[in-house]
Amino acid sequence: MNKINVKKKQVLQIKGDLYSKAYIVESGLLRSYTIDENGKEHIFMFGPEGWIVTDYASGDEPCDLYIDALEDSVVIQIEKNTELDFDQKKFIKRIRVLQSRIIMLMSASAIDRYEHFISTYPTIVQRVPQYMIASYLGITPEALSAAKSQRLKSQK
Amino acid sequence: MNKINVKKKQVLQIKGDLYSKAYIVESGLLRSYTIDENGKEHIFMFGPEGWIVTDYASGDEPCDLYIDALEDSVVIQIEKNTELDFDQKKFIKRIRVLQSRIIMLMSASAIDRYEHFISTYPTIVQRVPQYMIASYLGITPEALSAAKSQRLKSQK
DNA sequence: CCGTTTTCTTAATCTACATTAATGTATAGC
DNA sequence: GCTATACATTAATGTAGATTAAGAAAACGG
Repeated sequence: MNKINVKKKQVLQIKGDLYSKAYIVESGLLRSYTIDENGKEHIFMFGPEGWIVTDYASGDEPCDLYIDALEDSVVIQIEKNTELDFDQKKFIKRIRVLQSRIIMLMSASAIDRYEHFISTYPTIVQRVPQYMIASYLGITPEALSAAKSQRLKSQK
Repeated sequence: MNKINVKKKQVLQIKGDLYSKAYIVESGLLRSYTIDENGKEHIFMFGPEGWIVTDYASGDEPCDLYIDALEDSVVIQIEKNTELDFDQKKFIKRIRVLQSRIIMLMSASAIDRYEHFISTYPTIVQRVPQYMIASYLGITPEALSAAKSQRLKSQK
């Protein structure tokens, strides 16, 4: 637990780092973000004074987020405990699901979301009415129907 | 921790319930969802066999989600501990932030998202370039600029 | 202080998705 | 089996937001 000064634009964490840290922001401003396949940045959260910025989902696995400073900042760096107890691991799994859902909602088109849905929930496609899948994806049933028929065409 | 049978369409949890429960799905299919101001349902997650369905963010506060059964199911009902320790409370806060973010992304227009952003991060609007706010909201800087000027007009 | 770079705005065009509505199909209840 | 209800598909039209590009304004580095 040591206090460090970071300069604007300084990078604190790269996606893929193994043992990620948490940062309590004393002053200044951090952000966490991802970069998608097209090289586009998607800001995940801002961290002004008093906030904690971290890849909540990372424990002993590689992290999903980049973290850098948007202003000169003073932060307290906490080494995250890599020995997580059972309950903590459960929470982290849930957070990971939510984070990936947010990234999907922010970056993927309706068709891509549908593809993603099929691979995460392969058994459910046949079990629920389509309008519910649309509701999960945040689109209309009509749009989903159109996406599906487009998909069939392009597969031929 | 008791096993219960639930019928298709049976409601397990209403938004606003105080002490919410968690459900381990042994067989069947549950879902959790919200209803927005327009009465539209947004499915938050599906819970097939082996999944746990709950409002992850609710502890001793009213919950944000409805839960019901999409198929006849057998579930194990767990009374969630209302006495949460410090670490669990931290996780729950983070999950709450993520959940509300997902609901926002699924249901709100760009303009509404911007309004929402201003109220959650009042100090940050002036501190970061607008294209970063756009990145956070999942829209383009141009769309944000247009939304802002529309907003000014309608305020006059 | 000046020139460069970064950021913001405006406008034109284009595309994905929403909306509406009509038609088709399956399912359940009687 | 017949009807009602629930669900899926298709097509027409509308709209929000993406994309592109160009110019203005602000911030930044030397």
